[in-house]
Amino acid sequence: MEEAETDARPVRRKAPPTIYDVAKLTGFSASTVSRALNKPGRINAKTEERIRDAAASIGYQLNPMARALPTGRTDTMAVLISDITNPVYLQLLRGAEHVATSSELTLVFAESQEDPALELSTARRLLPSVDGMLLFGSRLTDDQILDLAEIKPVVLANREVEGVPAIVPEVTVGIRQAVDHLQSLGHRSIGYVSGPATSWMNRRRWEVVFESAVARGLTVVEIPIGDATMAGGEAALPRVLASGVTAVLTYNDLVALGLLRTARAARIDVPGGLSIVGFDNVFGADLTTPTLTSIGTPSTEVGEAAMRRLLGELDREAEAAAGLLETSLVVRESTGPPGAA
Amino acid sequence: MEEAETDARPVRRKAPPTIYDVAKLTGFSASTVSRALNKPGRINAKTEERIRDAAASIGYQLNPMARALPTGRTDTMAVLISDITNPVYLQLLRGAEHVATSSELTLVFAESQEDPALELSTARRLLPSVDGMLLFGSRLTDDQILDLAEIKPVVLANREVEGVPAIVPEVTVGIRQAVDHLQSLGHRSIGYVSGPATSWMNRRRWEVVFESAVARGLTVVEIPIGDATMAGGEAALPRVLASGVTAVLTYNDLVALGLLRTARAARIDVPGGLSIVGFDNVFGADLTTPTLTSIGTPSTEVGEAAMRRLLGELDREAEAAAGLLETSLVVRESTGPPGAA
DNA sequence: CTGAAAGCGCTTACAG
DNA sequence: CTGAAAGCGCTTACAG
Repeated sequence: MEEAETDARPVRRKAPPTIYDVAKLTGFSASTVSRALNKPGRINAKTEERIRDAAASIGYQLNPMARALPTGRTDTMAVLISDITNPVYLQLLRGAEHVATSSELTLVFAESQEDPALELSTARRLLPSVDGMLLFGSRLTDDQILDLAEIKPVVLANREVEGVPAIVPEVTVGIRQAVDHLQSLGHRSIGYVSGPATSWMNRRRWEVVFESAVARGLTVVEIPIGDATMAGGEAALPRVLASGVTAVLTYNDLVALGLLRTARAARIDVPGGLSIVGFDNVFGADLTTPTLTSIGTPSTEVGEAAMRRLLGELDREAEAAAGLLETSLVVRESTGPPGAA
Repeated sequence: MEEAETDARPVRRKAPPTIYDVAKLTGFSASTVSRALNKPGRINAKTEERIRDAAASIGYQLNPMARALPTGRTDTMAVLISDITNPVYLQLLRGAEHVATSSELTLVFAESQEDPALELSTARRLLPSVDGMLLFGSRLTDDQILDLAEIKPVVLANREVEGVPAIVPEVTVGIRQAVDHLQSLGHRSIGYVSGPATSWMNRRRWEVVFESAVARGLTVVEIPIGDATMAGGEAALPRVLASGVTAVLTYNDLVALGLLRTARAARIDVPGGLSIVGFDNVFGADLTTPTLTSIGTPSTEVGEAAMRRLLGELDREAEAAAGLLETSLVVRESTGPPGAA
């Protein structure tokens, strides 16, 4: 590791200029400076221009925290995600970040590492300094979320709580397509390798898998695993094999990728010996051999929609969300007829 | 997309309690409440306890912005990354986030989408409300960075500027290993598929590749591409082939992965017809066929070290950084003897 | 159109 | 150990 030298001379950081500095410089009052800078057109145009120029000349920069105190408006949003390791949350973050940036909003970000207690304390700590909060894949209880939503506007993604705005991609279509796909390939018995018990989205996906399978007369079992990671997927193989199913859907692509990898290492043919359907269609799904069939989720769009919704709650540019957020099956090579090995 | 109903009753958000509320409740002054809550042990133990209890009972929560005004201390750090799409920056972010969270620090996050102008304006906007700033893969000029560093402490990652603290993984060892590896396989002519011209890290990597190759008597060429993405890597194939090299190192794994994919699609044997060495060893590198040989970079550790360094600059728990941050070659299947197809 | 004044929620010398 | 007071950098009725 190289480290550039730190400054020899201790950096003299002069206090940044305030509106009083530009007031002094221009001869106007602080009130007028404030208006010139923030209420364009409400004061004499000449005055405004002179003040703006002066402000620019001394590098005046508004102090957002000082403004927030009297107004209560921070122009800052918080986003909390439960697991930064999961590419899906990264996509959500990315979507949220894009609309925040384009709205000149500051974005405060934290991860709770799947720990509900940490999530709650972080949310409480952050709430006073933001206008609103996005909870992505929250592991909190419904009541805890409702409590937070009493303090400041909260919008959920990939989670539903009665009474709190939420953006959740519709999972039904994609899952039905996947189940139809498997059935048409000849599978009669399928499994769902499930994710964290605390994950609302996991429950939701399992419910729909269950209903879809039952509605089509297929046998279906849930195969719970530890972590929704590649390692979790790898660890699931014995149970998947023992279950006797010929195809599985998984909670997410990480699990599917892990499963795919160990299956191949164990010389089990995919899809001949086992068909695998992932979920979310993340980066890497089309890199494997065989490539991974996956139910695609518009995660970036969900993140964007969530941030827009939050802005709407705050009566800012309520720019309507981008229509339906649907999942849909992306068929690749990891699914095929059973016993085709 | 489903959206949970918004509250029927318009949520009455009561103003959050202040220290004056707990002062009133306990009969002590606001000054004493402030001390009880923030300077443990400096006032009567009984008093302190009573005040803490009262504060907890009404759900008092410190307003960080109100505190920041008189103290100038925000307990908030900003991290700016140039491209959220690049997994490496995500790793850096993740490392920084982890130490921030464990230090009870708030983390403000923004992406500049490879746009220097946006990076500069975002940095300026954020600086007043944070204690310090991390610039990851900054695309600013040295002078711009120096200007920012005059305002608040700045720490760089994957970029060096004289006079500004920086955390940069040592790239030499990994690159030398890679060049040795290629030479020992029999390659005599290698290429470097380079990344963004604005990227300091790209220049640095090229320099070391160049020196290493020359020192070993190998022929070496730089092959510049547009974007450092998979698509960029795909687009680079014709130029790589035209250059006549038998092996390439790439600026990063995304480029390598793109190149690998099109090469195979074009029925070029990897490594027989072309050996490929990626950089950073990101998620997905061991998922491909063939798996990708890559120079591993400890990105999460770099992010952590950068945040620790920033804390050090601010005289907070200067917990020494975790020793040397080295790169090292991870040999997989995408490299082999030339002409072995 | 412009200014003086009060107040946002804290902290911290300064007294007592 | 505790309190009264001033001040952090803004905004915004209220006057003029």
